[in-house]
Amino acid sequence: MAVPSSPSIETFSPAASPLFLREDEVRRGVELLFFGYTRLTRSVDELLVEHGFGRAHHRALYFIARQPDLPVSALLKILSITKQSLGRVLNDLAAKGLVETKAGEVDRRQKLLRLTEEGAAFEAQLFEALRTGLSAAYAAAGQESVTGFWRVLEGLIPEDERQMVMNLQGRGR
Amino acid sequence: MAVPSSPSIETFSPAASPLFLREDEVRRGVELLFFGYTRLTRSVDELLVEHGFGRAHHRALYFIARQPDLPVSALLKILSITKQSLGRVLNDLAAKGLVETKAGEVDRRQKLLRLTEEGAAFEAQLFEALRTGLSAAYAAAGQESVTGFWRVLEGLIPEDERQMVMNLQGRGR
DNA sequence: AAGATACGTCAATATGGCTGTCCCATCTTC
DNA sequence: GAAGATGGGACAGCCATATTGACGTATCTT
Repeated sequence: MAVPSSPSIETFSPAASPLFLREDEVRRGVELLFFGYTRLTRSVDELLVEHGFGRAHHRALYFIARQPDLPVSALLKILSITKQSLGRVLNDLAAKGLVETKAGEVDRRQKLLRLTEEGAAFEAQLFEALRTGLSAAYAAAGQESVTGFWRVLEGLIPEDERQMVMNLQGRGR
Repeated sequence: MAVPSSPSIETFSPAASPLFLREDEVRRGVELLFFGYTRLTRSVDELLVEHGFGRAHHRALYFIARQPDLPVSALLKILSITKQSLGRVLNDLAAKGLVETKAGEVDRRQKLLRLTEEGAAFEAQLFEALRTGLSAAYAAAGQESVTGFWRVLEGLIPEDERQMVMNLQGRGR
């Protein structure tokens, strides 16, 4: 299917058309992303199932841990899901005592989300699984590779959303 | 929650404990993976919805395109889902004339999967969306970064599965 | 006072996983 | 050639997670 891989194609100077890279390089990235991402999250999934939760619960826990006192609307933007979907998840987490809310002080319509002590402990446990996997990959690849890893992934995020992601990481740019 | 970010922690020589990296670096990777992966697949998702398919259909199409005459069992291993789940997807694809099967020649119990012409055309269209996104990110990051990107992702895949992924890419090693 | 906003909730629907069970055709082994 | 293992398919039912649309309430803004 299109662009057969040829050992000599590189002599066509890849830099000439950087936006139309060899199919193989793109497929490689797609596949590594797919397998890498799913394998990283596998250990987390197992922990979640043991506690009767799913991935959606983890995502909520994760970002609430990351930004305590996050209003619901902000979490909705981060997750790009509907109010209804998030509602169910938050109700589950609140029912198990992992998340609590308080009214916003400046705007009392807002509910600010934060983890309870149990919630924080659970999130930390889940995070440990992520750390174990990613740390090993980072260490095996080396710091330079990690930088490249970040750079490419940043490039996958559309301009208008990149700022939001960077803000999470305390990198106002 | 563990390991507060301190500006001076780097003076503890990060190479000393490469398996226990700073929390921030791990969280950064997790977040970039999450947002990068979902944003890359967004454009594909839209195309799929227009045609009445979901992500599961794309995954099947993708790997069948990648390895024509793939037996069902091989696809099951790649996708790590159950026979029943895959069965539904393959029936959908066959019903719409995108996938066809033939009996294996060495083992006639096998059904070898391949795309029809329409299937190949559709897969190519979906792939273009991936290429557009990834190529731009590759180009913006530069070849060195791309290598690092690959290296880290490879490290996320457990030893015993890495070979399978490499085989997809015609890299018997 | 009117309207917009933040949040919640009810109801219905779709997707894509899962388990368990049973079946058939074919290959392998003895 | 019979017994068992394997590749594939199918039925039934369940669960998690997402969707849309409609509506309600409290609070903020104008």
